[in-house]
Amino acid sequence: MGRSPCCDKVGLKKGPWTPEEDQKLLDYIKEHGHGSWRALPSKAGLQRCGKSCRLRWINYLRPDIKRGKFSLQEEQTIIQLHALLGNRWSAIATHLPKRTDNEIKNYWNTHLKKRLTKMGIDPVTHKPKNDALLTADGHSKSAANLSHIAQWESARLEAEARLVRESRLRTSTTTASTTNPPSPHLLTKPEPPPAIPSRSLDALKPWNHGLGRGITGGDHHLESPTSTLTFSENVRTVMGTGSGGENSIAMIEFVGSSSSCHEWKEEGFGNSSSQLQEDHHQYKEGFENSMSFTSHEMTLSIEATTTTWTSESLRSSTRDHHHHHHHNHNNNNNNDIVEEGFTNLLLNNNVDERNHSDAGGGEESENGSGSDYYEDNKNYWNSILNLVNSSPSDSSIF
DNA sequence: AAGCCCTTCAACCGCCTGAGA
DNA sequence: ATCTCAGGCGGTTGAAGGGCT
Repeated sequence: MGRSPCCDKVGLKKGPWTPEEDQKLLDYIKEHGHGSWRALPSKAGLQRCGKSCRLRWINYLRPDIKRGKFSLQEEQTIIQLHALLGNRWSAIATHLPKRTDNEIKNYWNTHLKKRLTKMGIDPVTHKPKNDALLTADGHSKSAANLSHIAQWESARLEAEARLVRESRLRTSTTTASTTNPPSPHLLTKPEPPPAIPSRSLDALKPWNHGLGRGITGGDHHLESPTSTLTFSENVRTVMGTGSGGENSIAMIEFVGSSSSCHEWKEEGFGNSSSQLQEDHHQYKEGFENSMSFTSHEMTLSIEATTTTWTSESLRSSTRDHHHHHHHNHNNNNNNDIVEEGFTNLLLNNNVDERNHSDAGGGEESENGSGSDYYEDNKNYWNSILNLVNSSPSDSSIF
């Protein structure tokens, strides 16, 4: 219990690392791996506590770290994942290859949080600050349901992050047990964990259960009594991270929950440890059990809007970051808002200009009339879910 | 040039969790 | 069952640097 006493030792150096110390640490890890962090400093000839060494290695010296300015896409990823996960920086970092949790946390606190605040968006809830305008009508209920989805996905992301950590642990254990000294590459770039074949929006699976199955390809037009969802080409998640920084192509995969569970276990973890299989299997079961009573809410949520969700409209919610549209928000044409998407609002560099030029109408998106707020949120969460669906394939981790 | 303020980010602190004795 | 310890995480701090007056 309690703190590790290693840092309490007198005579241990604190503060900024010198190049000499860095070199010592690098040389040692290159040669021996880090093994026990606690024992490392004395072995490496460093007057530092193990924690300090670990931090220095993880946040600075590791060769697979990307440093420097965050790209627009990375910013978007952080904002979206933060909306889902909150301040779970390590979980967020698993979806941002080569970025450390510390770096992401710093970037959030120094850049993104301020930007959102400046725009009148609460950086904690990711909602416009005067959210009190929403009443207990269908819209707020819909928003609440979207929050449900976010929570589900949040739980899933956390579980995946845990799997990543476990996998790293296993890899490092395996590496440490080898007779040959591990290369820094092996130490810091673990084998990818078992692929998770179904990167689908789990929250929608029970709904699919209700709608029936048999979606195999082509243009899919799924209809419920009051809503319509259109999907293009492949139902299976496909993420278009265009080379030019173009963002996500929205896809939602509909897979029957029982079979997807089966696939997950049989295909995704066929070569992994039984514990991992069990872990994920249990998680999936728990997840889908929890879904069983919420699918009705899901349907209600969807019934609350008559908007057609097309792959194109979803896609447009996350693209054209640099293309700023000057919409007239008074014309009741929600499509404009839908197409722009909440995330784009967050990321748009010309926010101030918008607020000024759209005086009155521009306030809608910020203050949120119920309808527009819901539309914005829908795209916001869709954008997040698209990201979630796609990120692992883009990530070195997955 | 000097002083002040603000921003950034590396590093530390303290707590939590899980493994092992 | 309890305790100890290592590793990990998130919050916070403070030195350094840049901008402004």
